[in-house]
Amino acid sequence: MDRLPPLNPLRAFEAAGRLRSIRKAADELSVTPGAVSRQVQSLESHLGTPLFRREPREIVLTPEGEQYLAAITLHFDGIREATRKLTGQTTIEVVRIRAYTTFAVKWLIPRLSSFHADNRTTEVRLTTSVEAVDFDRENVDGAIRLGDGNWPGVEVDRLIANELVPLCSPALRRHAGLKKVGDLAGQTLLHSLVRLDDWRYWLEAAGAEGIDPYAGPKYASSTLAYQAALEGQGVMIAQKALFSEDLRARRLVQPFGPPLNRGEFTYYFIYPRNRMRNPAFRRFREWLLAQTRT
DNA sequence: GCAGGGGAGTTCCCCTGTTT
DNA sequence: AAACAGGGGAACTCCCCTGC
Repeated sequence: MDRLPPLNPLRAFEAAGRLRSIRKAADELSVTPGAVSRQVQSLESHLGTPLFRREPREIVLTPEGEQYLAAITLHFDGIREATRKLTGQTTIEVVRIRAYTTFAVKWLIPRLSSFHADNRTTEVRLTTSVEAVDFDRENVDGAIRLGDGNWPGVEVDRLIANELVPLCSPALRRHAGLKKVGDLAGQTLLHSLVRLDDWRYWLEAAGAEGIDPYAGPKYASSTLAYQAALEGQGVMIAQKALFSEDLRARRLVQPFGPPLNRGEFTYYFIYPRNRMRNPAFRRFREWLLAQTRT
């Protein structure tokens, strides 16, 4: 086939695929969902290939749809860029970064203003997830991940060590008289559901006995456990590097040690090699690595 | 467990603007 | 004038969520 497919349906598909929603695509294109649905169907009919699976109340890209979307998105980006140049608008370069929620909230976002101050034409689009990133299928340039540094097929930069320590509010430490590991008995341990084993790792390393490492409230994210700790509702097990500002401001205190270092849980920045062709991405990476040294 | 509400996508009918 | 493309509105289906 050497002719272009119908471009309006292609545009509708690009929006629906990118937003994973007919309704959101309709909002973006200022048409009704019915119009987008028909446009996508007409493109599928033209191509002779289903691009979406219709699930109850949602659409899911087929593998062919994923590949097609990834390919045409590059060209839509090119059209947007060319239009910006033609109309004299300042070019905004976008760097798409994936991180864990707590890393984003406690470490990355507080520092991002310094990046934007020096890179006014670069926009960092930050998304959060605990799931592994698939650079071939997802529109992500780089991801901050915990691991042992062994990710086949991508470039890897070591960021910061992951040192686990117990943290609580100053008031709780005072009232509960927390001075040594054994004082944790009878205290509420706060957990993140995605890092449920952290208390066990730490209690074993600290030589604590008779304390159930899995007892206590469990939160969907360390960010929520952090809020509970601020409120004095218990003791959290935390990655110290993410909470240095809270420790400095004494919103949280570390009642006792020892810190636990686990080599396989170090923060790394991972990205496909081809992203280094993007100057904005290179600048972000350089800035990120510099931040870890300060 | 069940009924009702509501969200998301699809289908159908009709209208409007453009092309031939 | 007829054919066609594109889109709106309403009705429909499906099914998740919520309250009882």
